[in-house]
Amino acid sequence: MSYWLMKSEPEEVSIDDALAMPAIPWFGVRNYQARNFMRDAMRVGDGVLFYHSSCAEPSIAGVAEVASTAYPDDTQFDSASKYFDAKSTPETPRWMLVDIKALRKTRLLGLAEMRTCDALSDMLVLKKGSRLSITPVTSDEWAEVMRLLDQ
DNA sequence: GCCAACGTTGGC
DNA sequence: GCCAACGTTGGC
Repeated sequence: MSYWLMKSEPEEVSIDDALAMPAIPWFGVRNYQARNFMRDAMRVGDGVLFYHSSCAEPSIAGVAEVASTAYPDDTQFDSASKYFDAKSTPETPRWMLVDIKALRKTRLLGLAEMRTCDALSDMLVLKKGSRLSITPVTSDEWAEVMRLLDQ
């Protein structure tokens, strides 16, 4: 069992949006490293920190889990979508995704608070210049975040 | 809106 | 395959 942090812009898909659905396809990832995590490393049942990015309060906003293995992201074939990729074909899809099942909304755990915690000092999302929208989280970091969320 | 960081593109 | 130019991300 592995753990992940996954960024979503709440104006596009918030934790509330995700909770309103049985599961949500994590569409729109257009970075190879993030894609490879979904395609190669994620397993059904892996833990996910649902993170709100590019918003007033960038923060962990909920807990979710991986709910499917990887399959092609349909938005890459949709010319009307902002995620359209003209170089991708259904025969050899470039972008894959997994379904994510939101489990619960949490209090907002912001970056500043996370930075005050020594146990989280190596979290990739806290690194300067970190832009990767999906990052692995260690089991120790996961446990610490769960502890903080309960406070 | 600024800008640092970093990924991608394309000429050579 | 190098690397400069360019585009994007995302916190601030």
